[in-house]
Amino acid sequence: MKKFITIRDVANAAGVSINTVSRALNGKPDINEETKKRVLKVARELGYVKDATALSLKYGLTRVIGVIFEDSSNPFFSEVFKGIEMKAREHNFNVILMNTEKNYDIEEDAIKTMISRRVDGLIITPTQERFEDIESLANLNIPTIILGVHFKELKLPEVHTDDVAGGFLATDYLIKKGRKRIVLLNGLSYKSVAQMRFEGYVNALRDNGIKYLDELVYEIPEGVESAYNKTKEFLLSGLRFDGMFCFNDIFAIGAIEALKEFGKRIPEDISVVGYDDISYAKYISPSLTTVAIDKILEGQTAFELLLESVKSKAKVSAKEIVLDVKLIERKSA
Amino acid sequence: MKKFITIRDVANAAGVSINTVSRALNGKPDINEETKKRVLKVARELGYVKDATALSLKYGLTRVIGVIFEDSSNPFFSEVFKGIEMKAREHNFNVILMNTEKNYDIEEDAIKTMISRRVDGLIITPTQERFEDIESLANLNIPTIILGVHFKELKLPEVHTDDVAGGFLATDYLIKKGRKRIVLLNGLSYKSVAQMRFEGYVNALRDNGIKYLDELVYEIPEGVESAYNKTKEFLLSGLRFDGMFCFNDIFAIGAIEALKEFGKRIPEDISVVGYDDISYAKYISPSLTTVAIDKILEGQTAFELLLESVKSKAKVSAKEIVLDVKLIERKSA
DNA sequence: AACAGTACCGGTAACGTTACCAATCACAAT
DNA sequence: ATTGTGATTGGTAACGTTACCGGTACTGTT
Repeated sequence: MKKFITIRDVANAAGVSINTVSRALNGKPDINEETKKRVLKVARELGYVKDATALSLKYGLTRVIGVIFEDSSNPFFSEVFKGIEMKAREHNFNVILMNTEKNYDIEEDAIKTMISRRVDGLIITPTQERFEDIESLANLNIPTIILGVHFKELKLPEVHTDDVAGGFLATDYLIKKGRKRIVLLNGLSYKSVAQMRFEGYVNALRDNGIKYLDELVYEIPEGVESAYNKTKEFLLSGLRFDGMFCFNDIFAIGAIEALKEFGKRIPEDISVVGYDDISYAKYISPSLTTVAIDKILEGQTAFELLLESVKSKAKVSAKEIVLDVKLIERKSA
Repeated sequence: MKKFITIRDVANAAGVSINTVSRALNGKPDINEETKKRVLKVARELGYVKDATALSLKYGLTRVIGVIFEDSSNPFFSEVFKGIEMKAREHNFNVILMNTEKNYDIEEDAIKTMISRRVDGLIITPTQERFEDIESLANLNIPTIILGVHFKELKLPEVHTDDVAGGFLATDYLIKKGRKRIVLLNGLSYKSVAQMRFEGYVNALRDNGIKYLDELVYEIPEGVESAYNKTKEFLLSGLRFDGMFCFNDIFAIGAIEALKEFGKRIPEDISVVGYDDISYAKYISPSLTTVAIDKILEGQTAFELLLESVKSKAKVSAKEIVLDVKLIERKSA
């Protein structure tokens, strides 16, 4: 097992002290130009690569941030991550990514791990059971960004999209297309998000003078099957509706599946609007009209806000960044 | 900026030496049971969390592995990553994930970064330009697993799926469904993978006594549009074909899009088989018949093989693990 | 009473790096 | 000749942790 080349090896090979090597390596003054060149040449020849673990210990800064998601393979999170990693790389940070599988205990462990790793900051989409674990981060003054969800209770910076506007946009669009009885197939896992989209839905109805009906609003668990089954239930029960606003594109896919199975024409009989604009939204049939959020931008924004906190070292302010959403018109509505 | 609690703080608070604290923390012998309890209590009260950076430096082991992908938001990679992270977590490892954006220079930088971070191992899907960067890892004896692609030249362990079998399976299935003129819409980016699927395609034709025709085989760049355009081209040129074997599901989606636009019935007029079984494969219309690879298993396998190398510390053998593939029958063929 | 054995605990070095201080040397200014 | 100055270099401590070694006090054996 070969060992890594250390600054000491370079020093020996170049016949200077480790200090001189350090000076050469870091472009510091107080070093002869010739010596510097010679040292750098030796370092290159020996294949010296700085040991980041030593630097982390010395400076108490790791240049690593942690990202904790419930499931990084979910297309929403995987795109957000891409944005985070992109910006992190640009600023010479690395990213440790962990999944919680929506389990609070795993989340707690993950946060402990991140603390142990001495990450310079953390981006997290918390499960919504309890917040002790997150608060422990604040106590340690580890800059933390809450991503995607809304928690005014947690006095921490948040980056998310304008879900009220998104809910309004989708519903208003359906109404403008002549729909009057619009089912809201809402999510429950992210309560805050679901609530805000619901708010947008209600606002749009009100602004258009349409009566709100409890019988058209449903909260269902995650997954395509869930939406598929619920929609089937609507159709079997004879529920009258001519539009559907789905919490996300996954739901929309499930709903469309069920509608087609019952011979409903989309959008003629029933219009469907999704949410997220996942990359496959345009390839399903009919292509999905949906509320788009710029997931990569969301990731980038989160990193940049985090970096700000990391640099300022001050107690992070509970700043909130709300990103715009827009409606993508396709064929399903 | 509050600092972290160190072993020294605990020692002071408990009125013992740092050695005793260390012994208590690590369940080492040579410590009084009472003292141990007291120390652990103090440590808990103070919120002590071990500093992983110090351990990394001390032991020369970081319990971090690196993962380098071209694009972690690609559904294939994001699922593989999930498998890697799952297993890593189980073994108390963390994962740093970096994207190369298919750029060799970025890949080279990423590998340098991983070396600098002193990762205990690396899982990588190399771009296929050059291999100097990867060889530098081997020189440093950083255990490295090549994932997804085939490089006998690189004497490194590989984990990938049986692409020859996959190509055979898809083509054979189409033939069994009565198809005689089967277009192969092959990829080029992963040359080795594309070649093996091509081999499977040829084998299936031969075994079924169908003549191979050059005019039915195409290599196209990545992306839905790419497949969409190529298929349109076929249809406009009057190329005769009754089946399509697509390099991946993305291609299949593009192809189906074009076929539908030209009023072709799928699978009656033209049968289409994809590859990968991405999670949306079953929701497109018609649902996609495709060759499935267990991406999570692939990630898990890669981690386990890597862990083996990390533990053995021996020069890693060029072991190759080939995972099975299977055909998922749906409606498109 | 002398000694060995054992249980427990603390001092120190080391991992690789850089910051700080001290040292050396050449040369110019007095 | 002495002193000061600037350029260059090296020694050492420190970051947090554990391994190794040495020390102390108590017990039991003869």
